[in-house]
Amino acid sequence: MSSKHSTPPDAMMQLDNQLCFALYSTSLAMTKVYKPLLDELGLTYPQYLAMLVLWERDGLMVSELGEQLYLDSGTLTPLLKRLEVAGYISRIRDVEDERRVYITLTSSGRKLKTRATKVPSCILRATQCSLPELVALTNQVQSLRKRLVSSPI
Amino acid sequence: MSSKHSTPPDAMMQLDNQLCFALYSTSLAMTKVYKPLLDELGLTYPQYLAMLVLWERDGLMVSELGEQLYLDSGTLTPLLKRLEVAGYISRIRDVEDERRVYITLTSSGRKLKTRATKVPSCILRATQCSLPELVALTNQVQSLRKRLVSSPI
DNA sequence: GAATATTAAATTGCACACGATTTAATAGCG
DNA sequence: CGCTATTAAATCGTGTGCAATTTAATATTC
Repeated sequence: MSSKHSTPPDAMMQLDNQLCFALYSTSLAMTKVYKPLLDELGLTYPQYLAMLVLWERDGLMVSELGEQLYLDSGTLTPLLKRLEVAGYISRIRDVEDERRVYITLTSSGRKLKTRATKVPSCILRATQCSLPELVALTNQVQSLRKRLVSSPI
Repeated sequence: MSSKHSTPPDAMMQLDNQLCFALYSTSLAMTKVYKPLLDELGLTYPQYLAMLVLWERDGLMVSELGEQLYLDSGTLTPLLKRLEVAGYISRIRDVEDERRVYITLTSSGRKLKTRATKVPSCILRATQCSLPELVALTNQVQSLRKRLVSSPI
């Protein structure tokens, strides 16, 4: 069963399973580090991601937000409704094309950006990453994502 | 506001946010690649992780499983109940100490391991990672997780 | 040895993710 | 024009994650 490969299947199994699990568990660990910081802002991590996108470019459609975050309307619609209830965004249906819903920041949502500026530095400290390590790791993981989303499986 | 730093805060904000988001979105992308493969086995990705641990060492307590997976009983209890309903594991309360629940594979659960052997190679192909890249990336991400879980934030 | 503390799972409530379907609106086409 | 196809969100159902609480059992301590 293993005569065809130089590495035994169990070891093979370990290797990429380890990568996938490392990504999975590290992503969850990251969310936990964010938690106390984002609690102060009244945001969850996915909500924070949405706000980051909107702070960069306001007035996106739900689907445009989804493209940037790799999330679909099934995830975003309830998330955005909660951000609306929190008073950070408005969901406005386009009068030109009533299928579209534009997401715009409220003044409260814009103000939140300044309160959120200290978040990244806290996270950076928690990662204890050097700048080169940070850059390299980010590029590698992004490159992996690119290959995965275009995977023909 | 930015005079104190060599890098402007917005750029700072980008960098580690990018790492965190890369981990988050890549982990989700990975799960999507696993989906069709695991569907054939009747497993979700977290369930598959639990089975991987049990295939390595059977008869763990819920809390021991949780330590290896970085998950708590709030997540594992319902997940394990579903694996039990699927017929892959048994949940047996320890007679010595009735607070403990031991998780053991059924024969069906053990048999599943052979059907699961092809999963890692499919994933490996989807990642299009070279072996050195795979090893390096895994080590870096694991190292980051180690720093995060021991973060004093 | 009875009261207290600790431990292990289970439970509860909330917020994602996402496949699949539905609803509603616009586009396209004969 | 009317019919069909496509598009954009919303909805629905299932399965996580996780903080917080509860339940039950075992340890500990006076």
